Amino acid sequence: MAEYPPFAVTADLVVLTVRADELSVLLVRRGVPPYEGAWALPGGFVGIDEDLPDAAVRELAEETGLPEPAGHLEQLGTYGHPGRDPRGRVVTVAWLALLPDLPTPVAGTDAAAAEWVPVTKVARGRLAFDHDRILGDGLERARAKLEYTPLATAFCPPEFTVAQLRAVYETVWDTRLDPRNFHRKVTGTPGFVEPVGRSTEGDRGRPAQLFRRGPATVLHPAMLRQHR
Amino acid sequence: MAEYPPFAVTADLVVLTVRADELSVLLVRRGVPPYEGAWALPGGFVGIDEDLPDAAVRELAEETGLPEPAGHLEQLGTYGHPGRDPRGRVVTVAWLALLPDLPTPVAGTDAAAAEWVPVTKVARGRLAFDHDRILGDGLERARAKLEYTPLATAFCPPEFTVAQLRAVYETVWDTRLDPRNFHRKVTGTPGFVEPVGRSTEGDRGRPAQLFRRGPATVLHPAMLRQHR
DNA sequence: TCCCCTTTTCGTCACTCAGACGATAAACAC
DNA sequence: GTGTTTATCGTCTGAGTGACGAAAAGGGGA
Repeated sequence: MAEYPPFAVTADLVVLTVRADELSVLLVRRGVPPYEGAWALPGGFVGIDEDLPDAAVRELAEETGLPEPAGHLEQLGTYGHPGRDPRGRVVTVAWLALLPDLPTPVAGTDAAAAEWVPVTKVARGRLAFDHDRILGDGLERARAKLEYTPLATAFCPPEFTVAQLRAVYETVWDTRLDPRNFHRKVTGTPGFVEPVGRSTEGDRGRPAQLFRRGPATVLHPAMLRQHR
Repeated sequence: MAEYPPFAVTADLVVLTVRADELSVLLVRRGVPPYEGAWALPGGFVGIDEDLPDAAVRELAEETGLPEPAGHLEQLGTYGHPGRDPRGRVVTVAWLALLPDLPTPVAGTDAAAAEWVPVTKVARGRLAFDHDRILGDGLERARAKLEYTPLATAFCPPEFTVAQLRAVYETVWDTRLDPRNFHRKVTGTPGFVEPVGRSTEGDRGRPAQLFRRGPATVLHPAMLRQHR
């Protein structure tokens, strides 16, 4: 293999969650050059004998301090512009993770200081490397996938109400949705959600039925939003 | 960078076209080990100073012998299982290209012997490396994208008729579509196609209006197919 | 206990859109 | 002309959605 150009390969993560009615991304503050002191996506180098998804899962566990709880993880894309890392030729495989709001603070084992940052507060052009663009692509992917997959449930705990699910859509899309039409849509789309059989108690208003995510992988019909 | 594990990075291409009413993929026969004599996706190593999209465009031009004509090119995904290449740790960034049927044979400059192979004739498990899986992912992506993007026009020449566009959908999806409903749908979706103002002549039947692709990047409403 | 407020859940109506299919238009072959 | 082929337009019906009314089911305070 010595005859082929040597690259370094990293795995970077766009980890999204919904907390306090805001879509937030997990960021770390870099403690070493380059971009020392700047915010960056969590990530790290892939081991020479390590599979790519394994590296993503490992980084996710290290940064969140949780042994791969619920949630969703998928490959987002690969970024390898020659000048993106001043240390040399580094190609990064970016991953998109969607998690329910974590009860534990995430400044866990390995990372210097991981923090949830509302995506509206991430200043454009402020992230290290090309992480600004990667984050943008991740947000776009997440917003699009809510339309035609049941992935919004990845932001919810194992059991949730229709209103919680609606709050996810409203937060990620930054829109308002009619509660009555949304309820009809969600409960009427086969395989989207399944009733648990119990209800909430102690909240304001009428108790709501609890659901868990259904077996569907794509939504038919889709949850369309206004594209203009 | 010597402290980081060295990877080789390649760019592999899933190049699709529609010819003779069949969805076909561009394959090369490997002339050197490993997998000598087996069919494989075209591709090659990324230069140490070469950007990833540039490598894909270069490989595409080399294999098709055409200087990036019309068509569409997008990143498909990255595959890097540790055992996928017996020569060492090779990570490949796969790209999906959709081209109109090329008038010239493609056994052009660089490739040993590039050939269009109907995807129905590609035996499962017969391709080198993990190219079987990459091809499968590419086909799935292409079929899905015809639903909600105007990408079917990438399979057509610059000017085309509604019937030609319908043939693309029917070939890629392997279904029959009603010509009257398809015509209404295509001409009624804003930005999908634009009339050129001229018509075909010399074919059988009534001459058909010529169209070119419109400015839309997503289709509203989408061209839905039956998913069951 | 009785109102008031909140939230969930069910219904209704009008409109859009897709599938099924009839009918007409415009070429060519004979 | 007649027949054949293909393109294009129209009509009807059922499904799905947005807008919105109304009832159900809890809690809190007078």
